[in-house]
Amino acid sequence: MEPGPPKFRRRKADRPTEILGAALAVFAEKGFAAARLDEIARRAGVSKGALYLYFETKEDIFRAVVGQVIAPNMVAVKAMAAAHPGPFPDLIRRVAVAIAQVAQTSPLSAVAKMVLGEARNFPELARVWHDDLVSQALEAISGAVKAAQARGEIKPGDPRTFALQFISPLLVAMMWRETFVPVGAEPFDLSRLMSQHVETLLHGLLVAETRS
Amino acid sequence: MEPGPPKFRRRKADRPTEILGAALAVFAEKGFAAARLDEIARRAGVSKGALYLYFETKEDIFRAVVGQVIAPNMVAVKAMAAAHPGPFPDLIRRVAVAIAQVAQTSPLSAVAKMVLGEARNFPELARVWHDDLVSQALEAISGAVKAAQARGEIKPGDPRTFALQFISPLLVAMMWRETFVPVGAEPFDLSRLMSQHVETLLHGLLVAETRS
DNA sequence: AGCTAATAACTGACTGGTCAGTTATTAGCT
DNA sequence: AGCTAATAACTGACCAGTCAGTTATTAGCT
Repeated sequence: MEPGPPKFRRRKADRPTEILGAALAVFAEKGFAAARLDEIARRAGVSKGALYLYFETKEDIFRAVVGQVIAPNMVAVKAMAAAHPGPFPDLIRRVAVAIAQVAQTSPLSAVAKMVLGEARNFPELARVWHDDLVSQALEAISGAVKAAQARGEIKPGDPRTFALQFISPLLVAMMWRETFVPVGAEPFDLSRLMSQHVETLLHGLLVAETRS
Repeated sequence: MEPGPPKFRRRKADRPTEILGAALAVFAEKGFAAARLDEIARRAGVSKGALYLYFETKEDIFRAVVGQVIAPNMVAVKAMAAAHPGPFPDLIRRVAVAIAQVAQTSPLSAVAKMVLGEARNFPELARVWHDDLVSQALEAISGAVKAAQARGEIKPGDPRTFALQFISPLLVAMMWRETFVPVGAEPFDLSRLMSQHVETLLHGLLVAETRS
C-alpha cells in the first residue's frame, strides 16, 4: 500500500492568512450574503470545518478581511500626514501620486466597495472603516489645506470640502473600475486622472499672488 | 356577523407600482440578497403570492425597481444636454444646481448604491445603468466641455476627465450620506458643496483671458 | 534510531432553520 | 354564476454552523 501524498498538511501558522486571502476574493466577487463558505474553503485549499478552527462565524471572517486592509493603509495615511510641510502644490502633488499608487496596487477598491455594499447590514464595519481610515485621511488633507490657508497660499473655503474635492475623482474612478469596466465601459487611467485633476484644482485653489 | 373591512381589495392597476415602491425601500435598506420577499409583500399590503401575479422572480422585481429610476433621471439628463449653450460658467453652475436638486429629492442615491453593491451578481444591471444613464450624463457634460474648449473658454485636457472631476464630489457625498452618516459621520451639505466645488473648478478651468 | 502514545489540525457528512417560489382555496367584482 | 385577484399554507433547495471521526505531527521512552 503506497502512502501517496498526504491528504492535508498541518500549517496552523499560515492558515488564517490563506483563508482571509480566499475570503477577500470571494467576498469581493459576490458580496457578503452571496459568498459561500464552501467556496472560500475550497479556494483556501481547506475544508469548511477548518474555517471554524480559526474564525467564529461568517461575519467574523468578513470583519477580519476588512480589518486586515485597514492597517497597511493607515501607514500610508500616517506617511501622508507626516509629509514635509513645504508649499502646498508640492505636498498635494506628492500625495496624489502616493494615493493613486495605493489604489492601483492594493485590494483597497474591492474592500471599499464591499464596505459600501454591506454598510447597512454591518454598521459597526462602516464605523471602523470611517473612524480608523476614511476620516483620518480626510482630516490629514484638511489639516494641510488649513495650514496652507493660514499661510495665505490658497483661497478661503471649507477645508473638509476641499479635501473631499481632492480625493473624490479617485474614489469614483475606483468604483467605476469595479462596477462599469467589467461590462464594457472605458476605464480611467488613475495616474493620468489624478495629475490632470490636481493641476485643475490647484489653479483654482491658488490665490493670484502666489501663482507661479 | 358584521362584514367589517374587506380582507383585500382588487386593484390590479395600482399593485405593480405599490409593490415596486415597497421593494425599493426594502432593497435600499438591506441589499438584494438580504431583502425578504415577505417583507416587501407586507409593506405593499399584499401577500407574498400576489407578488408573483406581477413579477416572475425576485430578480425580476429588482430589475424593475432599478429600471424605474432610470426613466425620470433620463429626463434630467436630456434637459441638461439641451441647456442653453451660453458661456460655460453659467451652464455649469445651472447644471450643478439641477443635479444637487435631483440628488436630494429622488431615491437616486439609494439605487446607485444598490447597483454598485450588486453589480457583480447582476452584470446586465450595471450595463443598463451605465449605458442608459451614467455614460449619457457623462457624455453630455463632456460635450459641453469640448464645445467650451473649442471656443477657447477653458483649458485643454481630457473632457471626460473634466466631466468626472465635476460630478465626483457629489457622488462621493451621496455615498457618504448613505454609508457613514448613519454611523455618526458629519454629513456634507450637497448644495453648499457643489457651489464651492464649481467655483474652485471654474477658476482652474477658465483660461486667464476669459476669467471674470 | 526506532517505536508508540498523545496531541491537535483537519475532514466531511449531517442538521436545523430559512426563504424563494408553488398551489389549492377563498373572496370580491360584474 | 362565472371569473380572477389575492391569500395562506405548503414544499424543496440551499447553506451556515456542528461534531464524531481521521490523519499528520510531535513528544516521550527505550
